[in-house]
Amino acid sequence: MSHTSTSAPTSREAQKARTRRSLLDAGLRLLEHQSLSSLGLREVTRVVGVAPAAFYRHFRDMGDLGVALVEESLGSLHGVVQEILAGPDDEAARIERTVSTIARYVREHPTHIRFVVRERHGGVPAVRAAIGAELDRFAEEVATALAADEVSEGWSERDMRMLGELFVDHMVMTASAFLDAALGEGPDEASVARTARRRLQLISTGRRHWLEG
Amino acid sequence: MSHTSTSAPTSREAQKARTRRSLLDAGLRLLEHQSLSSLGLREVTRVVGVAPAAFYRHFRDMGDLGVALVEESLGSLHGVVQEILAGPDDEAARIERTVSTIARYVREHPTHIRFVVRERHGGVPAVRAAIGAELDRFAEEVATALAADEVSEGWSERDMRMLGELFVDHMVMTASAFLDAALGEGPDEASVARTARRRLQLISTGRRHWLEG
DNA sequence: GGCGGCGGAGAACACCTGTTTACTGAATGA
DNA sequence: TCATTCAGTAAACAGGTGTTCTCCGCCGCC
Repeated sequence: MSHTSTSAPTSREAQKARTRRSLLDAGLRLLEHQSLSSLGLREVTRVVGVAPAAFYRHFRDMGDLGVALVEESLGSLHGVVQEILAGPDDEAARIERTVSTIARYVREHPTHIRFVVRERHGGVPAVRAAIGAELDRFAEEVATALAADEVSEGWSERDMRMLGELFVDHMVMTASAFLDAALGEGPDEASVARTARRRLQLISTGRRHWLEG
Repeated sequence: MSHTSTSAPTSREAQKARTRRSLLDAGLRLLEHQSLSSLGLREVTRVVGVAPAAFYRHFRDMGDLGVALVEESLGSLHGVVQEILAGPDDEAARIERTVSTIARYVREHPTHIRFVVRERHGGVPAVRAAIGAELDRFAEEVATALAADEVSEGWSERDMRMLGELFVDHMVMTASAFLDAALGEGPDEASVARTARRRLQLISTGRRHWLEG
């Protein structure tokens, strides 16, 4: 075995990685229409075209696969958050950037988002914890990023944290609304975007006048 | 059979109602630690101490039972919403009333709230739809109630609707946070209450200065 | 070039699932 | 009083489930 973790993947571990990928993809696909706790191990392996026992070569159980999905769903999102918060802190521009970025991300990764929204309060504790931890990290990132704004002068650390959480929760709700729009449930995408923008405007306005009482 | 629906319950239909109640209670109890889509019909009947086939005398399937749980979970909540919004529209008082009422309601009906939060984005379409429809009704009730405030003058109907949804979403998030606090996960109840109050203050502030741009 | 490691196959395990069937027996209304 | 209605029973049905076992065959190292 090549015991160096950074070496070029041999054909063997490349193959292993490929089936692992297939299991994750199949799981994600099946999770589009059901929740993790009702997803069966055999169900996944059947789609991949692999023996049930092979599953254990990659994951301890379905919860383990779920946690892996959380990491790949939210890991790539840190960059997105930075992308939103960076650049000019002009209020209108940032709001526009926020909403359009979320819309694009949901369009590009609908299954991942659906999974996160569904399992955030779902029935698998390990997955719930993983999502919660990741969202907490986001909240803190947002809080420190927004603390750099002029309007954040005089804010307590605790209030900044509150603002970060509010922002993240709003992102998740907006993403969920975009998903529903894509499925034809609820208002259409343009309407969701409009509402999301106004919400952010309301929060921004509150932020500007926060210290006045 | 007494064909008048409002007559006093005969012993037969009283017994039927009692069994139905037991099924709902057992389901709710089991749903504390799992999601609806993974809850089995036999699982429920076993807890109640009744034959599996008896289930069909009361519900078509588990989704049907879920919808019934939604109605009893959120039906009684309309009064609560009115209780919050009625009374003096003094900002601080209303915020305090909002948070403490949510805290009390979660303390009194933790299982119902947990169920709603979990299944709001869960894997059973019928239940999702039922919850969504009920929350929409809340949003509209809140919107019309808040429209009576002085600060709502000059607001468009659409923005009032946006505010109502924001309020309802905040209620659900706060309730969920209180639940986690009760289970020892995340911050404690006092901290959750504090954060919730500040969030409402931020929104209130934004509301007051809305028309200024 | 042979050999150990290991991803995957295949079968068997014991158990659980939703649904249908024919039935029982108590409450009911005439 | 007597026939009827119907909530609940018991059993059987044809699946499906997670997990474990032994085995195979290929890749990668010495």
